Amino acid sequence: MTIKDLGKMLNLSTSTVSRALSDHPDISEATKIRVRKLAEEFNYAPNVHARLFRNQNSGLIALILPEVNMFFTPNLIKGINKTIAASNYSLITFLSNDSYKKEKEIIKQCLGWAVEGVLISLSKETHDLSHLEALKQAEIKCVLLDKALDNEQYPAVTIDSTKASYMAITHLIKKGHRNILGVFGNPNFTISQERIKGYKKAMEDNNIPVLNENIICVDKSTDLDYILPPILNHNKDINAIFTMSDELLAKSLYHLRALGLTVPKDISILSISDGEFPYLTHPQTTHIKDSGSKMGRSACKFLLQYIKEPSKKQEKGLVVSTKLVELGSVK
Amino acid sequence: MTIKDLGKMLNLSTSTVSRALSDHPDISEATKIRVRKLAEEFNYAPNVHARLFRNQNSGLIALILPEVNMFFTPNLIKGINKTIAASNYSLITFLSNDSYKKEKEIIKQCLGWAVEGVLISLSKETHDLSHLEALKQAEIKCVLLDKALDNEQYPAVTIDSTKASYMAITHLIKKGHRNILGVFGNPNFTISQERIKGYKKAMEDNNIPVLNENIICVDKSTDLDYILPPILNHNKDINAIFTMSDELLAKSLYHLRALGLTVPKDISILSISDGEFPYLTHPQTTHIKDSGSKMGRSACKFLLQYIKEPSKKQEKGLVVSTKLVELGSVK
DNA sequence: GAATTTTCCGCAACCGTTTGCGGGACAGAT
DNA sequence: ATCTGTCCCGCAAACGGTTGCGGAAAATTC
Repeated sequence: MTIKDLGKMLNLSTSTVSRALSDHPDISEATKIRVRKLAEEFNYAPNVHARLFRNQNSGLIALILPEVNMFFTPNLIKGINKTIAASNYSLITFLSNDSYKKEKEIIKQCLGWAVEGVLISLSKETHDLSHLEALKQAEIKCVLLDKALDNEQYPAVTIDSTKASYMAITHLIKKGHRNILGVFGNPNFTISQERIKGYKKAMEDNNIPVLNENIICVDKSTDLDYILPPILNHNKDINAIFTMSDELLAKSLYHLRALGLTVPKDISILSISDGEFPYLTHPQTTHIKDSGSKMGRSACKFLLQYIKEPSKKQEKGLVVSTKLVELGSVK
Repeated sequence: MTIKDLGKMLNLSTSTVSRALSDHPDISEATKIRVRKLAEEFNYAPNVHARLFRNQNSGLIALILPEVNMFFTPNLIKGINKTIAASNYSLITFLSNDSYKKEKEIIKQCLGWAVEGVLISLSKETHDLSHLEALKQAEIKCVLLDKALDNEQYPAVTIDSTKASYMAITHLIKKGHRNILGVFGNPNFTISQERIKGYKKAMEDNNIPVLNENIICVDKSTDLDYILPPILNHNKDINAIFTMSDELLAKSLYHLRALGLTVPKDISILSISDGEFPYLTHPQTTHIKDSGSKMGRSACKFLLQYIKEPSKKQEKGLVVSTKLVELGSVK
């Protein structure tokens, strides 16, 4: 059932039918009623792709994720979906599998789909943003999620990592801890660097010397399996651990228990977290809440706004706030 | 960048370019190479809407989820995306937020998008499948995920829940446990009922009386906060716990620790699980692996196959196998 | 060298919808 | 009776990619 079919039955041209259905003032009320009635009767639904093809817009927002783990991603997806659902866009999702090559291909697909906006969390392999150039040329708005990769070109929605870890360490220091082990991700990522910076600054501001051996960086959380136990066995002075993510927290807690250390009696622990996992641990883990769902919502709202009116002031992106949630893992 | 643009640059007609890109035998190798090179250089991506419009299909698969939690869903999404990426479909994702009304609206949206297939995990509120009728009428293939809601109309991809819990309980019994507390979800869901059935059957097959007080059902995992502690305090005979999901496992472990019970010394625990969380616990939790990613892959492959050739034998769906993974939580 | 086949490419129509433009019919003003 | 304006509606082009068909040039056959 197409517009043409309707027109034939009513002895009307396709243009008239089209205009009648979209309530165009050029069409008489009588005609509109006739058309609507027949359309209803035959359950006419416009061909989406014909319309999108003609109008050159898709009503689609693309979400590109490097992976989907059990920590940050679920809430991020939730937040984004919530905002999308309240708009009249739909969400089309891609996984880059942490591959730069795949990411590039996905960008191409986005162009093909004529998406109107892109939310992208960069893959681990991605160190420059040249592959996003194609989006820019097509005037497709693109917002970076979480990982920003110092750049001036694309707005990013992030958390203030430096501040978050500064808050974390400061809290531990206030509670009397001075020998704090910092557990971070791949030191090549901006996100790790910033969190290390916050760690160091908090220590320095409190006149505590920063020991490099108390800062450990791992690429995969499983690396902790052979890194963490020896450190904890060897360095008995450590009385608090700071982990920069839920994943590292989970692994660290595992090893603490394996070593027979009780939280918070023997050792305190504090993490930057999405705010779900800490409630599943015993004792529940004090953390700096870095909400994925909040970031998802913010980023998505930001993008939609950015699409509607691309203003200069928005080109820098925004920073999602974090806060300390005191539970039971710090003595 | 369109086919026309490419043609102009190479002094070729659009038809030749089109055929060259799709490796048509009519086109000489030399021309194909020229075209492909230029297409690569200018980052040409075919306009999906134009192609789909012409071909009268959408290239879209819809994924409808009731929620996205940190356990099952991430891997499910991963598995589905993997299969989708290997096909030439794209994935459009919706969240029903466990609302029947929202689910119904989403179905309508799917019709609007002219999706070619739907993967749906039903919301908690959904007790009949009448809202899927519209899909059937439009000949859009629909596959149920995980929750099946006894029905003959739509194929479902599930795990054999009864068998999984039968395996679990049998393992515990073999290890010498007889007082096994079963922790289940909402008893109105088929999935819970089947798992309870497996529990009971295993007990009966081993001539152990089934005590109703040893079977607890909770709607939300937080309900365990007030249900589990009194039971464990009151009923000291319980020496093993079976939980039917990761979420229930996590909550149960929390309370075990809060009560000062050590796994597996004081009590054993075994769960049906996605296979990630058990490795984050200490000791690592013995579980029946019910892989979300495997189910995602299977379901998606099934759907794509079903779309390609809708045969009779496929109308019943399929059952994903599970297996016992022995770790350290059972004495 | 003529006839036939093969190779390679272009022409043009088509998919369904939207929209600028033009025009016929009709009413009211001059 | 002519002119101006309004109200409705149809014509036709355009969006980008695909494909049946036809045909020129080159290669092959007899």
